[in-house]
Amino acid sequence: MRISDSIESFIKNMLGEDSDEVELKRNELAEYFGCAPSQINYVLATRFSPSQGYLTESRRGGGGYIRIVRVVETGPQRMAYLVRDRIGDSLSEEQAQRIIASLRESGMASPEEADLMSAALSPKALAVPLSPEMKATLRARIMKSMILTLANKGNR
Amino acid sequence: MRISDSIESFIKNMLGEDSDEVELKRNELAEYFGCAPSQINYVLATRFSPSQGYLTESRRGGGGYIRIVRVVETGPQRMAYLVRDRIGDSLSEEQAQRIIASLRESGMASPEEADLMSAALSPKALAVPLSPEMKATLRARIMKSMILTLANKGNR
DNA sequence: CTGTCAAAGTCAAAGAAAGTCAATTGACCT
DNA sequence: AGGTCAATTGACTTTCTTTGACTTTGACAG
Repeated sequence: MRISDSIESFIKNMLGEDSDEVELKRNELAEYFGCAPSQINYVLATRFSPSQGYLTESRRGGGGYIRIVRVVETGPQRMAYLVRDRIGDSLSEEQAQRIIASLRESGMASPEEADLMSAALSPKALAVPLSPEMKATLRARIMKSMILTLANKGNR
Repeated sequence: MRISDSIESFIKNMLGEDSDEVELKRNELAEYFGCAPSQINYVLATRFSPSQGYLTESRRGGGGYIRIVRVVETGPQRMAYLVRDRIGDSLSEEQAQRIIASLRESGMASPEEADLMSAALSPKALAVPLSPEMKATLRARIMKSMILTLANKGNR
């Protein structure tokens, strides 16, 4: 068992039931697990990043601490934002890929779903005689349609 | 007896009855069989591919592992190829929906994935000024691109 | 205000797996 | 014997983890 994993579940356990917040001492935790203190930072960076739905706040010096907050993560709102503000009615290839990547990172799309979206918008898929502008329009439409579907995931 | 065969049956044995999942250490297994670690990859590639009904997932680095999952039923990849032949370079709305339904039923696409595909090919998404023939072409392209992605699921 | 000490942060190097690929080897079939 | 395709190997790559030296920040005593 990887130490990082143990630390991860330890923390998630603390978060588990009642509270969406934990406060801990980096050095104590490190000693408890018999690892280097900086390993705690590693765990925070790789398992409690914002894109995974956590925020962390800390303080150095005497009486320092690390606080981890689980953010309730409201996917639909973010999707609405994407559709309304970020996409508009025209979308470049690069923009599309960036949006897909961020959906994946935030967990709103699984890797498989992200790949599918990527496939649907690939230059290969859209190799039809249309002006670049029309292609951008088409991309935007397909993307919106897919994102709206993602947003409805689960309530069918 | 070929070593690859021994490894294959060893793994299939582990999968045997109860569980549809094994986790193993590449190096350990290689040492146990006295072969090069990369031979394990060979066995996975040739005997545990998605088209044979297995998915594999792995992690490198300290505490790394390889997990093999037997996917119930479905001669999946084969179907992907069939479908690919069936598509050609033109696809109607109805054909598209039928194909998506069959992908879902055979388990090659999850419900979520099927919905995404549906969304990408919906009339709404494709509401651009194109002749019906060109739209059918576009549908075929998008569909193929997505199916190829599905087919590669897991072996990347 | 200043120095000191107790935290936490950063970063890069070392370590531990797994992945890739191309070159060899081997088995079987004309 | 030669050809072909599967199997085997090993050098090299990539990814993830762990550690430790050094830095920065904050609290508090004097």
